[in-house]
Amino acid sequence: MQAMSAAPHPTIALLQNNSLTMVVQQEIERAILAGEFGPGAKLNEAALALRLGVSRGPVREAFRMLDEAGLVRSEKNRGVFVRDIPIDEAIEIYELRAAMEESVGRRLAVRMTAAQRQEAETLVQAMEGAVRAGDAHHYHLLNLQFHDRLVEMAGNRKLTTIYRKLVKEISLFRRINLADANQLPASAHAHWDMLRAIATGEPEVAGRVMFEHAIQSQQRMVDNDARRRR
Amino acid sequence: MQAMSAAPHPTIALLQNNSLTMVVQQEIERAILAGEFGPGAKLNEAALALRLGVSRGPVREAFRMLDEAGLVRSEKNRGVFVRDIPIDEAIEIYELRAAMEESVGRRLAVRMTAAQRQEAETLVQAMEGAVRAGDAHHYHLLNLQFHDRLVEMAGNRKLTTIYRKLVKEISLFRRINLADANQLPASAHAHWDMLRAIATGEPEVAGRVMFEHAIQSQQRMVDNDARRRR
DNA sequence: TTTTTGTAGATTGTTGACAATCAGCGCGGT
DNA sequence: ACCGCGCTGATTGTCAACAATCTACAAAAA
Repeated sequence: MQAMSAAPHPTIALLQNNSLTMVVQQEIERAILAGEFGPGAKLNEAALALRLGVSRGPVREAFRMLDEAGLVRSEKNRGVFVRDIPIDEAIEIYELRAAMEESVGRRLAVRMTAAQRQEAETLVQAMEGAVRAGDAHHYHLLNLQFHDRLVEMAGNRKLTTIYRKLVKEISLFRRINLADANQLPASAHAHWDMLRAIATGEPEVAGRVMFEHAIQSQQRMVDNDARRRR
Repeated sequence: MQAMSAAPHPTIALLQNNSLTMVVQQEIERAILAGEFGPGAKLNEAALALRLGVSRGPVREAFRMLDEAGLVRSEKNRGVFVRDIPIDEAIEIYELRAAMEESVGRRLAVRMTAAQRQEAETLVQAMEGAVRAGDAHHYHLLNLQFHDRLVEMAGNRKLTTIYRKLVKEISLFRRINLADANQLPASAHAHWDMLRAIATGEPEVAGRVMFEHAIQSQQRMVDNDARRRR
């Protein structure tokens, strides 16, 4: 008899992997990223447990995970709160992300396949469509997906994992991070530049372009924040 | 009356910050990094709780933190195990670390102060002393400290945090990671090169040197692993 | 009025008990 | 001898209760 490592039935795999703690963790994370709990909001153990139909134990364990992930901050005897990323930290995250994207660009210049390039181009075209439609929200989602896919294509799982964690944290820096519509066309154009640079096969060129792109979006973030404060 | 945010008495701050979960988390982490629990070892909830004189609750919460941090892996209904980093992942971590160190080098070229440089030089001198004494273990510790300080001096706290997490994870890749004594001199010399490159004030030069250094230690790690397998 | 002190309610920290699941072992059938 | 079966002990998942701490409000003192 052969060893069948794959779970035969989806329900089985579901019960094998999903402890209550995991489900609770994912649900709270989803709620936070969806903005149901704004930055600084207090998360009440008992209330969440009641809402999810579980006891406080799994909720507390989920809190520890979210704390380590940087999505909430925990004060002893006072409770846990959705983290409010200060502008300084947001800048630092963008800078770190820029270094990571440069590394991604270098690797993609050497290893990106034709099929992958096609997939990326499709995404950029969709982004252009969103620009024409003036749909900033959809554009934002496609932009996230585009970068996420590029990072994934670079083939470094550790980098991918950490990149995604950083993206989640960034999304906690003010909910109003959507660029205004007039900036969109330039941004879309920049993505073509990135793909072109990758296609040259020159690691340094591709890395440089992706780095610059990341730094520019950092700058945009800082500008938006400065404008918002006035 | 002024607000005195600083804790007046050390014991008070101790009780304010240290929940049992935190203490347990730190203790388990220490034990893992000290090699008391080797990679792949199973961590028994009840046994740990007994050993630390607490109930299973805090131990479980600590497990969730260590899981998120990547130090242990948790299988439902089977328990948690000290992670065994496969060679592929170790390579990925080194590559990511190289990108981060390049970023560190670039920043240090611009912002490192004279006092900081002096401090770094003192560490390298101590490393040379360890080399002369043939003390590979002490050299290893100084090497970790040297890189950690450089990263810290770069002034990006997010980068520092993640860098340290990566270092912890790497230490789970086979305990026998200490370079053999004959490789030490070359490595010590490389550190002088790094400081010199930083002192030029040229971000690209400093970044390149630190990147190359990281890649070389990645290569050393791969070679050591290949030799060990034979 | 302002400040301080004390008290009540709410919330978190911790624990022990119970339920569910898993791993290993012996037993009987073939 | 070998394979499948069910049982038993051990371990993890979950829960509810108790203890410790904090927050808010009100009464008393200055």
